[in-house]
Amino acid sequence: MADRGQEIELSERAQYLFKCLMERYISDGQPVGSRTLARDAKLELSTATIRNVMADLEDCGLISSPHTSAGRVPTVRGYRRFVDCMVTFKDPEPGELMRLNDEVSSETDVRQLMEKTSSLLSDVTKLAGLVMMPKTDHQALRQVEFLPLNDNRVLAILVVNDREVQNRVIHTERRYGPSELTQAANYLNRAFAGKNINSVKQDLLREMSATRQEMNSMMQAVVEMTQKVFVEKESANDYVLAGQTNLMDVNELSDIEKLRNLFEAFNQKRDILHLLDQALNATGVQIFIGEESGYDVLDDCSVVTSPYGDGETLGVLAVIGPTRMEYERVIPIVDMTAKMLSAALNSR
Amino acid sequence: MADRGQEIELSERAQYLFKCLMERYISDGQPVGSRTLARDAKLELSTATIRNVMADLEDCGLISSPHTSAGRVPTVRGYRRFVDCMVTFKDPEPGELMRLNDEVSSETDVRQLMEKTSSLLSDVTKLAGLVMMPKTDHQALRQVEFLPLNDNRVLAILVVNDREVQNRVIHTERRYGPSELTQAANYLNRAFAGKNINSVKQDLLREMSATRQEMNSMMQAVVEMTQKVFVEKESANDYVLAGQTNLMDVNELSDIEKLRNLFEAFNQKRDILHLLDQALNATGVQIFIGEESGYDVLDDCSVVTSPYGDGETLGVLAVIGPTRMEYERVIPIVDMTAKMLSAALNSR
DNA sequence: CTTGGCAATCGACGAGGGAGAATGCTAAAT
DNA sequence: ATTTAGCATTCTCCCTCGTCGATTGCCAAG
Repeated sequence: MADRGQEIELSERAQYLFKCLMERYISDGQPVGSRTLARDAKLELSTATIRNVMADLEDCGLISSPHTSAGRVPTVRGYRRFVDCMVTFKDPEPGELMRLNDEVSSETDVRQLMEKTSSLLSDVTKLAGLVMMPKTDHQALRQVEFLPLNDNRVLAILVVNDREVQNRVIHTERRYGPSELTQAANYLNRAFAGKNINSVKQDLLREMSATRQEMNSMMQAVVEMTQKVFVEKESANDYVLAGQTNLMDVNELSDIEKLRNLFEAFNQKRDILHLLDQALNATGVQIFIGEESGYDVLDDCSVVTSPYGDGETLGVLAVIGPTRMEYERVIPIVDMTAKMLSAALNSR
Repeated sequence: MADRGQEIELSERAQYLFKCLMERYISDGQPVGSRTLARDAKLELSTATIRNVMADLEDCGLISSPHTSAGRVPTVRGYRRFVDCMVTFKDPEPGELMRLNDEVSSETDVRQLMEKTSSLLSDVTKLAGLVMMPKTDHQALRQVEFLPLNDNRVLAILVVNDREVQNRVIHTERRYGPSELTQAANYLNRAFAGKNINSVKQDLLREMSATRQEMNSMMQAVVEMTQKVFVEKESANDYVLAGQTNLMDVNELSDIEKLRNLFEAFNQKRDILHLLDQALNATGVQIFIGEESGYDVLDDCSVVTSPYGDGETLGVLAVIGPTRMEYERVIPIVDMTAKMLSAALNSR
């Protein structure tokens, strides 16, 4: 019964009216009644006819009415149908994206690049922007350096992918002298420079178990440190968020409790990351509407995602806003931003 | 007329009743009437007497009534008087601060230390926690390294203060070879290791102007890079915020517009940083109540700040919450957290 | 100084009553 | 067979009104 919608064929006219209703509702936020729709559609039809069509649409599960005399509102299924096959995309203002392009492409630091992208994404859409940090599956180790600190601590510096620097203080089991550390670094640089950071780790592990007994202190240091340094990088699952405050203007989210939960989800990051992961393997823009995401906090939200990366996927960026968002404008923006970010990452 | 409050002497009893009223209001959030206050104070006084006293307190500008029949509410001046000389501090639960201490003191990375402190601060107070990044006025340069990248770009790595690493990609005017860069690094390390980063900069500038003509390419590289690297560090004014969402439960801030402005101020950082700067030179806990801060967004908020740092002040941490907060609990917590953070920074 | 008494004031709450908007249905028109 | 007009119905929104309870200021008595 609830699935009856699948069986009914909708006439051209019904579909057109549905599209009008969607557009009207998205721009107004008010339930659309037959009178309004009749005026909008410019079809010279009476409100009564419109009412009949609207009843059909309701039977299909595309729209529903909040109460007896309140016009119609899209259902999740309605939104889905709309974005899947009825949206006429609006090309973004050339100006706003050029500005975006300029700012983004000139940035060299990865983190800052992500932050700028996220913030511009939210500026242009007036929604919350989200950019996942790029996956760094195959980091090529370029150089390692160890500096002794006081007590049993060593500062390890890794240069990865020719331009990113990671550093970390390592607590060692015993004190190492400067020459030991230099040796260790030299060994690592000779043996592994240019190799994937994960394969370095595996090689080291293999070597360690093979020659466990004969390992000298230098090797111990190397293993110990690389272990610790590399472990951390595994969980570099993170994202940069911008423009949360834009969501506070959305009256669908005027319920402070909902807002609070949403913001907490942003802080927790866990659920949002899971969702973004799902979009990682998509080919282009993907959209999660309302409950489709599967997370309660996002019930009144839609998430428009796109993977980025040139050739291979490096991460996902997204926009989060109310279910009632201007898909026709947002989708192309997300799409283009992903392309621009890919290009910027590639040409750095 | 408005300042009449300064002239009137308050009786012991009036002060006691004022304190009762403050405590009641802080725990309830409701205007306190004469009946309630009479019951709370346990003084065997009639409500009429209480009313007379309350009228005096109102004359002093310590309390006011929102409307004719609504009990009394503290004014900003009332809060000020209360926190300045009437609060009886509550020692924090030993348990919650020990946990805090453990977690904080084990952290080595500065940024993560700040984040943990901020987040624990907000957890314990149930308000928003704020920790300014420590000033790094006199960074001692420990080691410099340059790595050539493609095009005219060089990756500069600086180790400062024996444990912090900064890195930056530098666009140079011409291409430098690896050996040139090594020479430049060696020179810098020999000449300046251990020195204050600012004096290094000045020395370099002096040297540059003195021997402008004879500078070889290596020196040019050194000057160019250090210039660029050091410039950025000047503006390292930043803070770590946690627990914003706690503020969404505060019903004084249930107005979504106020909340939005507050959150935007957090993002902008400018105003908040200015405010924190003011607390930088205070000797201990300092409190800004309501409009005292001078920033409109904070009109309904109080900010409890304390500088931290062992010996010399390194930064400020703070808690932001509604004017009606549990000062007796929050103030000691801020105080102790600052001390713990100082200790943690010192013993790293 | 304190207290009891009293009229006055004000917000919160709920009932009641249009106004307005939309709906579904039915019967007539095309 | 489709479209339309008409109509009773339903429901929200908003305004008003009256009551209730809490509190105040003041005055006169203790």
